[in-house]
Amino acid sequence: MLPSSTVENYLKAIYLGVAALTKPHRLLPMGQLACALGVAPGTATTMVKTLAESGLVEYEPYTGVALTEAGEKLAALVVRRHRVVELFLVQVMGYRWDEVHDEAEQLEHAVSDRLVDRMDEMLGRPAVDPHGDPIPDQEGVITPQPAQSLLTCPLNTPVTITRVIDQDKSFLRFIENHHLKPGESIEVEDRDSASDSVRVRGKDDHHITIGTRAASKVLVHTPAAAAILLELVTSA
Amino acid sequence: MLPSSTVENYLKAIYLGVAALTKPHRLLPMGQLACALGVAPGTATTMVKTLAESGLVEYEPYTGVALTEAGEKLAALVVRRHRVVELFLVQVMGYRWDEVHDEAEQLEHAVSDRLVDRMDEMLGRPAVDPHGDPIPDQEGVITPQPAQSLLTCPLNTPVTITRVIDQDKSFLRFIENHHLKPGESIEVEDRDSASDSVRVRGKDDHHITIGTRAASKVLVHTPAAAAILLELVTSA
DNA sequence: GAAGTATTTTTGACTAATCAAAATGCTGGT
DNA sequence: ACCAGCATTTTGATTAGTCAAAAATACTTC
Repeated sequence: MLPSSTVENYLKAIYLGVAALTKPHRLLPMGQLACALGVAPGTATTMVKTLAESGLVEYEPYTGVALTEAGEKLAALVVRRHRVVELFLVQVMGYRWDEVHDEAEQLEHAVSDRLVDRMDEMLGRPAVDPHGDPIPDQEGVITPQPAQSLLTCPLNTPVTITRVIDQDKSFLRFIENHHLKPGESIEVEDRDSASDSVRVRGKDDHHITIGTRAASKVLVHTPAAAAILLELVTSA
Repeated sequence: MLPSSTVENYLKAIYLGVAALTKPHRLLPMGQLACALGVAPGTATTMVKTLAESGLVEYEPYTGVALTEAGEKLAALVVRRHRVVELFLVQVMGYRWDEVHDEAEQLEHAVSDRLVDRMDEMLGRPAVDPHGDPIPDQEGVITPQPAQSLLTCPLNTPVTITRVIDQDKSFLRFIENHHLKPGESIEVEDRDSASDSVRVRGKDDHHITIGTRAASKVLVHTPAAAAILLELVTSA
């Protein structure tokens, strides 16, 4: 029995929700899941219980939910479809990076594995989507990307932006307008906990100050990390 | 309220079913509709009644169903999505023409108008899909294609195949293997009602005899018709 | 540790879409 | 004109997914 798009959405939400969990507690609370899916809490509970029956999740009442191995693979493949489609829309169909999310949200449930693989091939088996989010391979495996956020990277050291973790259109526009898209090279000059902000020097000595909430969504590679990564690639 | 993919499927089936009706009675019987959708007859009746409530179809109990103007436009746009996607899969994604139907069947409910238009543009605003089926424009309008089948075209006169009306994989393979795809030039040499067959001379003087059932699904342009069509195009 | 708040689960009900099978209506042939 | 046979509609039931609101549980705070 192949999963309905509703089931796919639940699995994806759990997959992404657990990954985004601050505590490594690794059990996603029902409230958070319901919220992510835009559904009433009771609905999430009911659905999660049936998902548990089919062995896709492990459910601990009053505590939360996590994916089983089977559920995780399924979820990763949904995420893979989503991200390959996003990149395809940008690279081949000429979409802007802030426009692809909704379209991909629909397509991820409609494209066949075959079509996704064709897109993937056409794009040269990319590792990340337009936001820098990693694309799981055909087995659902992600090669881990060591990354720090603007809150943790070293000060006054050139770093390369690799990922922007947010799908909100206006945030993505903001990022783009200030040349903070993945690939750009910048330096963090200062962090000020009092003003809850981070000062960044970007392209052409353009300075910009952003809040820590926003800063935490911008991930970077340090030159050192980049070197290690390169090492890995060349030795493989 | 935007139509569910079930509603879209009903509208499409009525649209295509009415068009394929032999009698110009133009009212599609419930049985035929149910069969086209692979659904029990009672299910079709129920659904059609609710479609009638929302003004998308006209329903005559015990007689059949037809689309209203609103329903027809919606249906045409679904068909447009389907056919643009089919052509896109063949031209851009490298699919074979006998492989596209099922994929398009899914995608037609997931692609946005925006994406379809982007594909359409990329393909150069084509008039027909890989099977020669006409593609409705953004308004749902089809420019009528004058065409005859292998059963009605003149004998021993070169004609060009323009359309193959069947989605069955094995039939399409057969057509392809015998060089009877849209674009090929052939002549009908003989029709024999006793053996219920048609003899065709194709490429490289390759002869082939096919049944009338199959022959009726292969549409052609006569040179005269092609000339008239050219006239229309150049004068426009 | 008791009280109040927040989260989670239960309950009862609803909608869309479907089926099988019984009931109904239509039509053609003698 | 009648009846047999076929197509169509009704009926009653089912499944997936959802909500609102009531009940239960867990967490916090004093």
